[in-house]
Amino acid sequence: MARTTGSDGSRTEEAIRAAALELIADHGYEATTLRQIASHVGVQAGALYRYFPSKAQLLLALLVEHLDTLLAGWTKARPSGHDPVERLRAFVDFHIRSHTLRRREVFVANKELRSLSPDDRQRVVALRRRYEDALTAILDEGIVCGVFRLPDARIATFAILAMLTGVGDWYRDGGRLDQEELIAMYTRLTLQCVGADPASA
Amino acid sequence: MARTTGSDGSRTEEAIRAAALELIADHGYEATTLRQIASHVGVQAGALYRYFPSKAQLLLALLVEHLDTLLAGWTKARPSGHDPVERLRAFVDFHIRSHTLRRREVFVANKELRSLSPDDRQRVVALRRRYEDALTAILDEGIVCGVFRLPDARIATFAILAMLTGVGDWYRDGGRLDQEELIAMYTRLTLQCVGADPASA
Amino acid sequence: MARTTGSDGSRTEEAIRAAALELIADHGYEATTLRQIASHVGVQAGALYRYFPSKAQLLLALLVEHLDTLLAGWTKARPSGHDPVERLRAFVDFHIRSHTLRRREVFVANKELRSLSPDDRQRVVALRRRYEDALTAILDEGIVCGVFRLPDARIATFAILAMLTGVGDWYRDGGRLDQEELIAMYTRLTLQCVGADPASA
Amino acid sequence: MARTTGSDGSRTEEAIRAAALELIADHGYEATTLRQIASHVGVQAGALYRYFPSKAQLLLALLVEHLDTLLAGWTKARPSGHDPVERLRAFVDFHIRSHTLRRREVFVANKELRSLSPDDRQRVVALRRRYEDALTAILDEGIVCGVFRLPDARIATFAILAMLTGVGDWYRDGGRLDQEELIAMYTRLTLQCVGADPASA
DNA sequence: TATGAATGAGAATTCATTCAT
DNA sequence: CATGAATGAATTCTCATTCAT
Repeated sequence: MARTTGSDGSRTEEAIRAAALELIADHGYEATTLRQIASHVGVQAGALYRYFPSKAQLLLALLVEHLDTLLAGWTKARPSGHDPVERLRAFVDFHIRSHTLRRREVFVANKELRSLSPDDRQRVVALRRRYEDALTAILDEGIVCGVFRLPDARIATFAILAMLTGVGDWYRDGGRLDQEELIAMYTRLTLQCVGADPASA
Repeated sequence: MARTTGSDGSRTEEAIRAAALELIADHGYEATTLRQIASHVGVQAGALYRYFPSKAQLLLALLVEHLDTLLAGWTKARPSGHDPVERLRAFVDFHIRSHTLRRREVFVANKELRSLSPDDRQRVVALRRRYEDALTAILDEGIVCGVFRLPDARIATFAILAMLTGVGDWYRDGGRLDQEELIAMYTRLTLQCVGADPASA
Repeated sequence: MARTTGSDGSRTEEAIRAAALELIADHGYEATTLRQIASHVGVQAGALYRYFPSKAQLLLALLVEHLDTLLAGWTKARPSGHDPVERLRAFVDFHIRSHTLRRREVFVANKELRSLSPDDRQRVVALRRRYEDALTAILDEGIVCGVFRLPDARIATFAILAMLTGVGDWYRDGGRLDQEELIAMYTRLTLQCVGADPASA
Repeated sequence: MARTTGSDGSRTEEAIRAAALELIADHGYEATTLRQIASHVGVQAGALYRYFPSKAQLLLALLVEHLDTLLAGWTKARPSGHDPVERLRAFVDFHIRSHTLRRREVFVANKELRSLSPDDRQRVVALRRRYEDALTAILDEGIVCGVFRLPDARIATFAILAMLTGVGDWYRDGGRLDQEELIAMYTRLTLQCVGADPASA
């Protein structure tokens, strides 16, 4: 059969990414087969090779796209002002919002790093590191200004990111809390955690 | 050859557990083969079946043993007093200590849940839930006593456990911080997070 | 290499059936490996799975095809008249002819029923039963007309089918008897067995 | 654990034969494992090697014992007189009786010949041949005396043995017919088949 | 652009068999 | 006489990947 009228490459590529993301998030990279992905898309497995040179490169593409989007998103969303509390609030808001909106991407990015080759892992870790650095910068500034009471900005970065990212493990849309309440709670926990003036928390 | 002189069953079983844990922690359950495990132990792959009926049951055994140990450990380590701050300090201390001591178990328990069958997953989740409950109880009491300022003990439980457990992702023995410093820092972060009186943190 | 030039799916499937039939007839289903079958066909073992979802389904396909062919063959070959002797002669002729022509299929169908799953066995037994019924009907009619002297048509069906089918255990083309002599002998034995008038036998 | 008091070698050997017979009859030789047999007996698989040097030799032992018993039985049961009809009646009686009494042995002997090595198969076939010869001798005599009307005693032997042995495929104790009725029917079918005087049938 | 046929390597698992104890 | 530990080879089946069409 010839291709379906109207089908076209970039649409197919997007469909492959979406199917791969969903399946890998649900079953893990190793447990997901190219045939499953292809079947979700409605093509044969061999067709995937038009778009990605290997299964590993497909995973890499997913992770890189996710982190690029995340970084670009924060670049756009971050406040222009210098107030550390304000910036931290904005970070929490942005992080929770993206991490609930794009749960699957986050999940995959967090669990499948080890399925990458060392080089690819390096590349993804470097991107993630830039995102972490954004938070570290805020905390550093807060410490310098005396509004945050923290012994070590880097470790606090890890602690806060772990806390915030953990939301993805249990939060579900339509559950007990809506997203705004969720953000309010985690904002408060985060501000308390960094030792910000209770009034601001 | 039938049997290496001096080999013995329970020693072999322990060796299998240890090898499996290490390999699964490093490469993931799906990416770890029984041949690799057997080769680490120094036996043929078929020999594993004398000890575990399937690869999945081996994983389950690892997770159950880990959580049993964790629960038993906390039962022994938890303070008899009622002071919530004291109890929370003890919990952080215990958690960080077990999670750095038994990094591999924790790692596997956190990443490989989805490789279990639904029934087995249920069983493991139920055990993990009991551990979470221990922390929730402490937070609840602190809220009631007015020493913790938290809007929701359950969510704070998730947040704090995520924060504490995250240590395993970056902490390595022999790094910049020794274990005592690590515990001190996370204790402080945790106490600030729950809004305990700064003096106690 | 992806594909041998000129190979084609339906030809491969037919080759798989043929190879499977020959090997299973010779060594039994359990003793026949997919590798052997594949090697007869000239492909790798994995290629069989493009055509049959499992070894068991391959066996089932063989048995069902055989019985379908047998039933269709008898439907076509059976005489339109009502004379029981004539019909019985035709049945013997048809049965011996198919059972020497398709010895392997018969052999497999008779010995490998227990290798099927209960459901599949049911299905095959039901088909076989329809073939048995054809003979029972003839015997019944002969009894009613008074041309056959038999105490029980069903048991005589089993007896005659066993007798006729047993041919496959020893008859070989090119042996002492040619097929026409063989048919003549078994026709006579059968007619005597049912107690038909000696003149007709 | 030491052996159970009172256990002893020959009892164990007999138990192994019985278990093997039952399991092989039910699932086939290839599909039956030594572990299953051992487990039925209540020993470990290795223990079987005290009694049989290999799985194949165990099967051989079963078949040889069965055929020896069958031959010895017929030697004892066969009538001393010369009347072919009388002798044929006795043969049918003996055959049906042994084949319903020892269904499993018969079943295994009929289906598992090909699992033997060529040499072992030869041996078993030679024994079976002696049994067939007993029937051929009766038929030959009947033909010579003019009481049987058969074109070929050897082929009639195969036909009758197939017919009689087929009983094992469907007859079950406690079914519609008791054994005496069964024997009466098959005696009549057999006598009719060989063309004996209707009065005797 | 995509299919369909096939590969080849490797997965989990099974099993007859061996042998020190 | 029997066990329990282990082997090693084989089995069914899966899967990423290739490539002629």
